Amino acid sequence: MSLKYAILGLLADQPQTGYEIQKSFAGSVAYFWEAKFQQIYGELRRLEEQGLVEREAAPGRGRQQRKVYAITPNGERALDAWLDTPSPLVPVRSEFLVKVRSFGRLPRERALARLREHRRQNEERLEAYRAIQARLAESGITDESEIPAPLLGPYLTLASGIAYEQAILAWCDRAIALVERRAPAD
Amino acid sequence: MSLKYAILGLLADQPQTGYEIQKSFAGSVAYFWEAKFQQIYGELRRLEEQGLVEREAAPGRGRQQRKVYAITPNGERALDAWLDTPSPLVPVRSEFLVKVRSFGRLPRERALARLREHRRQNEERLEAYRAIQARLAESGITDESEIPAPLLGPYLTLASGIAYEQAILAWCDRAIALVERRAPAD
DNA sequence: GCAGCCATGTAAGGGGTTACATGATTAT
DNA sequence: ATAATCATGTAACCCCTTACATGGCTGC
Repeated sequence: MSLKYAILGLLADQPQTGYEIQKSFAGSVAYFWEAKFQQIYGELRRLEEQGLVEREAAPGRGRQQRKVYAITPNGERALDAWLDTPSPLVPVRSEFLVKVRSFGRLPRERALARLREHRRQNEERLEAYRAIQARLAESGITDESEIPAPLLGPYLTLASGIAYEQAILAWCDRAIALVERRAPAD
Repeated sequence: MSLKYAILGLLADQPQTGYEIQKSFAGSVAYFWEAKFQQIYGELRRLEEQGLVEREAAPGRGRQQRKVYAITPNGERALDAWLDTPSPLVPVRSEFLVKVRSFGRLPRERALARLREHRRQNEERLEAYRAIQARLAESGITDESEIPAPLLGPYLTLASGIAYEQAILAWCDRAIALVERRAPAD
């Protein structure tokens, strides 16, 4: 269900094509939701049938097939109603943590290799967030409480992503140190 | 794919029924993976076909239908091979954060209600982890580096869960404070 | 001319959820 | 007796991924 509203949320910012929506996902929604092209195109078709989005006229000189979608008033109502709805607390669903739970079975060095790899991956993601943060900072926000409404959401989710990655990195360091101190004989 | 190995990992600790596996999920794996009964029973049947688990003899006096599964040597090999495999970095897939991204559309008080609700949910989960932590501490671990191998994994995942929840709570507090400071006129 | 990006789709299959269904054991 | 817990399953459906398929535009 979230994909539907994630798309409506992006279209509420500005009309876009399915391709652009997928790119928008990659640039801002990426770390808390992702979707493939195929899924987005299918969802857009369904949203259009429901009258929540519409294809804009004047699809544009040259490019054939290009379909620009915009949110409709009904779409905005549906989005706003959903926004003010409780969200269930879901499990993290981390394949990595499923592995960690059985790390006692792994030779110490192999467990360390997996932990270091995980740390590096999350470090890269944190750097990507820092880059987005730098771009946001350039848009001239001096006081946090003065953030314009359209940027409030992206600002908060970015802060959440950064806090999350920092917590993971700190945990990785603790876990690596702990495993390193263990007796090498497994 | 993770469910398969999550089950193998639990059966490597001790033989269990499908019902008990589901309960084990709830008691320790819960926050990073979850599964319904139906899915576990289906997966167990497939694992048995593949020879990775087997039904134990002597299903027990009285209770009909009770099927106790145990991991086989082939199952242990498959589990250990998977454990030493890289895990892809996946997005968080949080419905709540999809909502937060559009919080600029919501009246201030409604956004605050949603944030406080989220904080409370995560506070409860943190308390549940603290309870598990207390039980683990009672088993008499004095030195972290002396944790017996079978407890290493659960210890690390628990620490990860606690770190994650603390980061979320800190973010909630920041977000709530920020939104409270905004001009009430939306 | 070719690589890379823009742009949109169909089909098959896997993983997970929800609804439905059954029945034994244990505690009050 | 009755409720809660233990215990196992089938069927339909939804969401998502992977593989396959097509074609235009842009820069080197």
